[in-house]
Amino acid sequence: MATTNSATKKKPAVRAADADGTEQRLLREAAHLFRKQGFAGTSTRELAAAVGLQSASLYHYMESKEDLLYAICVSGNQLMIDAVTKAIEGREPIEALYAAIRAHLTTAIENRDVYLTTLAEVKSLSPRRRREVQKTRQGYAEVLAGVVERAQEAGDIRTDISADHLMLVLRNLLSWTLFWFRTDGDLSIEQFADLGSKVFLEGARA
Amino acid sequence: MATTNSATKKKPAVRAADADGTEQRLLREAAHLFRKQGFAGTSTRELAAAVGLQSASLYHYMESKEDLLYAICVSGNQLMIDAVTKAIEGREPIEALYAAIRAHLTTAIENRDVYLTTLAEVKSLSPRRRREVQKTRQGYAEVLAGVVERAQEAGDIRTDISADHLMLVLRNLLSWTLFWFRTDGDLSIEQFADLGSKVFLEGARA
DNA sequence: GTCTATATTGTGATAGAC
DNA sequence: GTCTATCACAATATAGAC
Repeated sequence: MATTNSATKKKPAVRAADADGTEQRLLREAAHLFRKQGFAGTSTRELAAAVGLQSASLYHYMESKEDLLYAICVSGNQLMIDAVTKAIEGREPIEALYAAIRAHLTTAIENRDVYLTTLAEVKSLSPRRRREVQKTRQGYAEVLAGVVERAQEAGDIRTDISADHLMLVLRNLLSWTLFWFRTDGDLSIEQFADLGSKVFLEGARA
Repeated sequence: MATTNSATKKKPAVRAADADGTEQRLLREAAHLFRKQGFAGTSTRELAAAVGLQSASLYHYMESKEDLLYAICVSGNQLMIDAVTKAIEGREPIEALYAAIRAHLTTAIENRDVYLTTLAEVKSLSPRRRREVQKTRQGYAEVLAGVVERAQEAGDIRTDISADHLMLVLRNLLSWTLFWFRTDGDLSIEQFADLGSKVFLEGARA
């Protein structure tokens, strides 16, 4: 973040070195618990304990438990839009495809609690909010679709399969990774991104 | 489960044409609600209503709500083991790979409630039962791994990437499909299986 | 095999003191 | 901004009649 740490800042002594504020901690712990136990499987008392508060104190930061899930789901999709958009800018089509795959996977794993909750717990939102989140999710799909389409137009990837259909396969490749990847395993997420790109582009055939 | 199918009390004249018994209906509705709302998000009252009983009556068929989830998760994995094992038997390696992909996807979609619950709600089981389910899941992984390894040995698919790594990509391709596939869309699951096989084997490169 | 009634604990959320 | 105390109700599960 490009926040100015200028000593002349008017806000009362907000130093860049300050650790997460309580609101940030709350969101982080909520994402963590929602991922591990599901939204419905996480009580406000549990959440409060994780943050180090009484459950009543949570309501200083949120209006309801569902608010928290909504905030997480929106930020999860926005996170991916920002990361992939930034990763592809200024790149030639085929390089942009590689960069998008890598950026998606590294960002998703680095923000695993948030993004897995985003993917797996939308169902727990009210219909209205679920639709809102699906709109931000669609926004991300369009970013990825653009990458695939430009690679097709540049003649880098096959056009006998529609961009939509290639996208279905690509998103399968990307999304499920969150569910099994172990950061303590012998395969780094960058290595898996390379592996995935390779198989997606070259195929598994001998 | 509170199944007591011991031979001591075998009911006479059980016809194959009989519609689902109450126990089967209970399992089916549980899988449906667990998929839509999650395990923790589904109450025993809701479940009872879906089956057409009072919540207390459920306890004639189960010992606890978790029992139901456990039964679903075990049967989900067994379902896939059976389907894919049968689909590949007697087939040459590369044909077995195609058949496995197709059998996985069609079986998963036909039993979507059960299999999606199996994949997404294991986390809601007690540690002991979670481990048991992961064992049956590992059994299925071995079936698929055998298919990939035999295709490598036959020279049908590349060996510069290990079977384990090819499996990671293949399982991504297969698993995420459950989360977005629409049976009322313009793409049948068999068509998607063909699409997936094609991209997995040939690659997306022009 | 299904019911009514209920025990017991847990839940999201609020009131109001400090 | 955090607390204690509490409300109103929903949760899983049991008891025992029919």
